[in-house]
Amino acid sequence: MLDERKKKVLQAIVEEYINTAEPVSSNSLTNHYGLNCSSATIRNEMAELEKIGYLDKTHTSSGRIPSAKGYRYYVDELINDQAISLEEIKYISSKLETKVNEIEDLTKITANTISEVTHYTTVSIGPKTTSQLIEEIKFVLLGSRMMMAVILTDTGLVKETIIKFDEDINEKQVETMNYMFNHKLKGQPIETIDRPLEEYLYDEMTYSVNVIKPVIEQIKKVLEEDKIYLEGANKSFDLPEFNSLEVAKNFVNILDTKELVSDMLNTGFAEDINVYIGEENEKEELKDFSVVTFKHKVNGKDLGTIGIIGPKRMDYSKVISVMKYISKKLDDNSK
Amino acid sequence: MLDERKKKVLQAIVEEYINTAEPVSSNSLTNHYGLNCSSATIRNEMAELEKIGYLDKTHTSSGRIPSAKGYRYYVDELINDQAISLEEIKYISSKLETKVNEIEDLTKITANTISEVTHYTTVSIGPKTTSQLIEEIKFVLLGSRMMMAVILTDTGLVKETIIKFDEDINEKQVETMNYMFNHKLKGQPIETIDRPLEEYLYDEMTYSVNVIKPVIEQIKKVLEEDKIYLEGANKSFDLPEFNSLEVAKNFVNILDTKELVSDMLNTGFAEDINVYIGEENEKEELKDFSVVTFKHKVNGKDLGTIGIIGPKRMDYSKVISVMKYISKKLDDNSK
DNA sequence: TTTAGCACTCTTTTGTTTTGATTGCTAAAC
DNA sequence: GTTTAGCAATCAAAACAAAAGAGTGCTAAA
Repeated sequence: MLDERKKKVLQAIVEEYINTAEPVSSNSLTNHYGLNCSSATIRNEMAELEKIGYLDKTHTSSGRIPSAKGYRYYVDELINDQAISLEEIKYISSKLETKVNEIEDLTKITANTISEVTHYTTVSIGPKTTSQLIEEIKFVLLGSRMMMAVILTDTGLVKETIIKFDEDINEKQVETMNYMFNHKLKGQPIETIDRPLEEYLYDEMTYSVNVIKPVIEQIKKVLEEDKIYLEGANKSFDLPEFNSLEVAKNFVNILDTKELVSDMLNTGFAEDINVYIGEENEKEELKDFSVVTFKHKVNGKDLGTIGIIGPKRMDYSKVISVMKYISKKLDDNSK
Repeated sequence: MLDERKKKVLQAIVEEYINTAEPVSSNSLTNHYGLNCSSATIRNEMAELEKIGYLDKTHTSSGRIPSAKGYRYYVDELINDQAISLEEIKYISSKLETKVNEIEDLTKITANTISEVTHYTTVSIGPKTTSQLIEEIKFVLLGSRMMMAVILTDTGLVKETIIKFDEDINEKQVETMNYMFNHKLKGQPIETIDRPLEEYLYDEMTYSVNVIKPVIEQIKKVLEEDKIYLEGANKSFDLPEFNSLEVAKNFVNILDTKELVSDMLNTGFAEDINVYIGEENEKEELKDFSVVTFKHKVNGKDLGTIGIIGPKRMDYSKVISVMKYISKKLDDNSK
């Protein structure tokens, strides 16, 4: 447990470093952050904070920077989750009032808003279909060998996909499929679309596997796939840590690797907001970055997941404040 | 008009520079590229090529690099459009045989293939709807205040969009719309969806503007918008020119600016393959890069546009060879 | 427990020298 | 007339050296 002054020193160093990106010296802290003691005293505190692992030095005679552990303590104990200005509140409110036709658009807009306000890069995916219930499936014949399937879920998510056949199909067949699929799936969770359904349909329906098989396959595929949206990739390049070519390159590599981003957004949701600092990230590639993920929900319904990716020296207070405010705002809007 | 030896020298310098990214010295060229003369002679040729603007020097005592004009001459006169290996041919062939459900997926696969083979970043958009004919429009009711519109064009392009209403609508209304829209639009070019249609529908249909208006607006919107796909952004970062932070930053900025990319893909199609070298690009932001765009068609039908963006020191021979081969291959596949 | 004072450390900056690659020019060779 | 050998001149890049400056850690006094 840290005493009050140590907390103040740690907080001061973290916030100062977040602002300036320069190692923080004992001198620069005197008479700031409520620290009314000499630089020598602060130096002693710093030495102790370093000994217990909250601070690092870049070299013997440099100022201090927070360690991953230091950032973690800051996020858990010292954060200010009201770090958001009136202008920002206004901006966010106006952006979130945009009318959208699809839930995914709301995710996009939210991700864009977060990126604009925080000046970090965001990645996002739409709502997960797993655990949602099928409200309706509609098949629409397009030409003679092509059909569109539209799936509507209980939370208002709409997914559609095109299915091509190797043989002609007719309106009658489409109608039968419409009836059969809905009969079997309406009100059921999406996982129901699986082997048993396939067998049932093969039994019940007179026509060939050539028709049913691609339908089920394609529907499963479209329900599983995560579309990734990227916002403000360029914003990160204004940060001093991106002056290192290696960092910049790693960053572009991460954003270019869909599986990585997808995993990043799909792991660990003990909380609605999760913070992974440097090495806390499971993936090796992310160890020089921090990731904050945010599952945005309305009335408990998943609306998609947004991740902020930036340097470890991320403005956690700002990021978390913005997320919390957006969360609240979305809930209000839905009422 | 350049004499034979000058052509050889220019070609040698361009290709050498493309390979090594280092200024080319007179010495390194002797006994290569069929140049059987001394370095002094090559130096004299170089001096003349520089005088007439085909070469540049980075400083007084450095080797030569091609100027934009030099690259242009190379692209117009010296290029080898068979610069493609057997492995690459095999790879491309196998990739292009992937079965796709949507035309846009073909564009994506082609762009990805080009990026893989050339090691450059590609951007792409699907086919333009303008000038296509409407084959069919289908409206599907989803719930009570939501509808999906699916538009099918003569080239097999499928576009769909969700429309939300402020009032309930019923199956009957949807059917009427289905009839009216198809009656008026089937076989017509997409531009037909405009004021006159709107007025016609207002006159003919009994229900309110609240229903027709969002339908037309949303359809127009979805038909106009370009979805941009990006492939291999990270590949560029392995090139030495991206060691300059300014270049790297500009590059990410370009890719992040959708209008810029969109404009890039939508300008000037005198030829199917267009090459813009450095300052030849209309946009200021692109002046340090070269862009090669490729409108891929089958039987004269637009299938989308793919652009390669890379350094001015781009391997034009490779890029153009790949594009030409893909063009041919797609045509063959369609038969 | 706090702080003033100071030696020590290490980075950053600045300047200087050296090295080496490459050219342009001149004059001789072909 | 064209080509080439030879060589001084040029300039970037690397290596080295010195100085400046920022910050710490420790000691001893307050």
